[in-house]
Amino acid sequence: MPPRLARKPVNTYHHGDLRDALVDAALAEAEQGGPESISIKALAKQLGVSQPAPYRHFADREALLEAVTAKAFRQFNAVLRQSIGRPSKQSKLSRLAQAALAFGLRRNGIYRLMFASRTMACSPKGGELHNAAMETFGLLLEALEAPAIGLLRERQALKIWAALHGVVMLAEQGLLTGQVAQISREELVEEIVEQSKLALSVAIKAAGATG
Amino acid sequence: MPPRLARKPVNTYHHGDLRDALVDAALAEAEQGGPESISIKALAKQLGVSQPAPYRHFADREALLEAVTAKAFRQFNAVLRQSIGRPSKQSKLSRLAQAALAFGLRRNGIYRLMFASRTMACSPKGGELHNAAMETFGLLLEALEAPAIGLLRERQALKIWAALHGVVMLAEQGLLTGQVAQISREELVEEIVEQSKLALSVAIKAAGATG
DNA sequence: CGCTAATGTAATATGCTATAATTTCGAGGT
DNA sequence: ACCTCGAAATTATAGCATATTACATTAGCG
Repeated sequence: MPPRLARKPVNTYHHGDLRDALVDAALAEAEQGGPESISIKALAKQLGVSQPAPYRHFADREALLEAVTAKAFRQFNAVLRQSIGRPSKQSKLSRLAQAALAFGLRRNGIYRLMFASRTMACSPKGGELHNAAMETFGLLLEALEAPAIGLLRERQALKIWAALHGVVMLAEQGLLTGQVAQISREELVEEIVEQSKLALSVAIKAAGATG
Repeated sequence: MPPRLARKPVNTYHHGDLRDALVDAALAEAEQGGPESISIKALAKQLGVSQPAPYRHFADREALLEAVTAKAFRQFNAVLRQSIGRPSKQSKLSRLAQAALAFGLRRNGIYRLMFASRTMACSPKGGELHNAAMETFGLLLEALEAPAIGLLRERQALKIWAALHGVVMLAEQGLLTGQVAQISREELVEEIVEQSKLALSVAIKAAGATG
């Protein structure tokens, strides 16, 4: 990341470290009202600087959102990493899945910033943001403990990711209620995890039999 | 829907049927640039009326989005219904899943309006919009041909929906590429369908054995 | 002590949502 | 045929957000 200074110029001029302060404030704002509630003007006011001041640090609103999203991903990854770190009776995959679900629901504003805004889709493929997201996928792969062939493993991880993501999004939209069934989101995620393990073991056996 | 007139007042005053025209134009706009690109002002200009004219028909922007989203869901449902209607060698579920994927990718702006905007989440639970979305779920249930118990069937349908939705969303965000695996979205969806069928048959057997 | 670059401010242009007061058109009764 | 009434649209305006440009202030350094 070349454009960023290494040491932060603490206590310079009026604010000191406006850039980080903006990112943090925006993150807090997004947690409450989602990505669309992030307003440069409001942030500037909140931090006690003039409206154009943020533009010294971010080219435009989208650039700020990108930085905020990257930080959100780092937090998300930290939570996931922690979930599979400590020992437990449950499988790593189950813990990671439940942790992701909890994050997606409890910090839904941030989750939407990460996965349901245009920011990620518009960010370049090798950039900081995309890499952070790929790290998320890496953690998911790591949690998939089965001794699977790399390719099978990745395919299965992608499917799990999609299902998890879908549960969070549909739940938030109020679309996860069947006509009859009253099933909690946590149970649903658990079933997804179990079915994935089953499918993976079947696939491994099949791969072993044919090749 | 009480507030709507039954017969449309064709050729009244300047426009004739501004309400429907707004919905259609907004739908076309969303198809190109997504939900956030829908602007009351721009639509009014495009249709040759003044900026406040749309407010005669919609209380605010959100109300317009809700109507547009409802129409989008009707189109979506029509596509899905068609996919499982005509006879084919492939299973209904597979056809519906592929149709949903294709819709989500090709008409992604509309798809995001339906599933990734705040409109649905904020719409009331018994409203036109929510009902249209529930119809989508109903079609999915219908496509799940296995002779499953109602509750099992619904649970499985929810999981499939989540996974499908996740594939579309992650794909659009450019997050569906493993480090090694090069797997097409269509294949991924097919695997999801197959794994779901497998899981459902296993669950049915288990349910039959225990009760 | 004054130069320079970094940082912030003031002023301004543009675009959007939304409301208020006003005008235009058409329908239907008399 | 005329008049009134209500729906639909118009002009005018307020308020807020993004973003740009030109100007001011401060710290750090030679």
